[in-house]
Amino acid sequence: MLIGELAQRAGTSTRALRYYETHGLIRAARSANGYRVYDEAELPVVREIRALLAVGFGLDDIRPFVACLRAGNASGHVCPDSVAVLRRKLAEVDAGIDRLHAVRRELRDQLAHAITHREETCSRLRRTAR
Amino acid sequence: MLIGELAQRAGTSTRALRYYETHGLIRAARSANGYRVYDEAELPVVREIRALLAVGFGLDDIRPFVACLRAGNASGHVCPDSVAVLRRKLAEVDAGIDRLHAVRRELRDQLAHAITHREETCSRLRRTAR
DNA sequence: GGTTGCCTTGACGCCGGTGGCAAGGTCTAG
DNA sequence: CTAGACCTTGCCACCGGCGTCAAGGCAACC
Repeated sequence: MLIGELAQRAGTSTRALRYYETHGLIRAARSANGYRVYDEAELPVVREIRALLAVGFGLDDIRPFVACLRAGNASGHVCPDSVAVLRRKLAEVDAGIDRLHAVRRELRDQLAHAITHREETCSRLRRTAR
Repeated sequence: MLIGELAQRAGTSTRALRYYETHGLIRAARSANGYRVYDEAELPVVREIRALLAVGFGLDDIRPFVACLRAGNASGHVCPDSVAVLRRKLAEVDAGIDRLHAVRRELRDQLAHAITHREETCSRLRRTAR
């Protein structure tokens, strides 16, 4: 399988695949003419990468999942390193949610305050501008 | 007031102030030697900018708040344009919270699945490696 | 007049995952 | 023979809010 086919089947671009390779996530043999030749087993690896990227993981976070898949597991999530990353990411997401809730409260309060006090300079300015 | 003093009083850097100026958010007169000279009224403007940046606003979002302050309002939030931005940001934050909740569910499920199935290839590999 | 400490503009770096382009080699069908 | 559809490496651009250095001018004090 050449890079174009893998890209299409995995729903990504050749550019991305070469990028993953330079970062040690996927592997390719080379044919006589220098073309990258992919094993069928790279397809689920690329799919795993895409899925984790979509969830907000960075390439470094994804590495253990790929290693886990290569170790022969049906899922890349079952190895200890992957689980550790999952736990860490879950904590990060929780922290993010908390932060956004705090921001939300702030915005809601400011909005309420703004609406309560809207009849001030702005309106007066607009009235005098007429 | 020169730029260093404004930066210190506002709790930011001279670099940031110059950046805000190039983006049309703050104003400075120039003394004979070319130094930026700030009016006292710029201090609350810079404080407003910092506060909104800290909440996650971009410089473009902040512009109406600055205009509102310059119009003579005690708060930069009370003008219609500011309120519109506040509403939009609130919606964005809500969307962000929803997205993070979805990611959280996903992670939690994957984690649960990983822990349930952990006694597979990984463990066997480690056992055979001994 | 020399040091210190302010100020000026300009420009590169960062972070991360690509997109896009250039300049070229390769393979196949007509 | 040629067109076009693949492939290769390599490098610039992006986004945004700065940090950080470079090279220099200005002010004030000893």
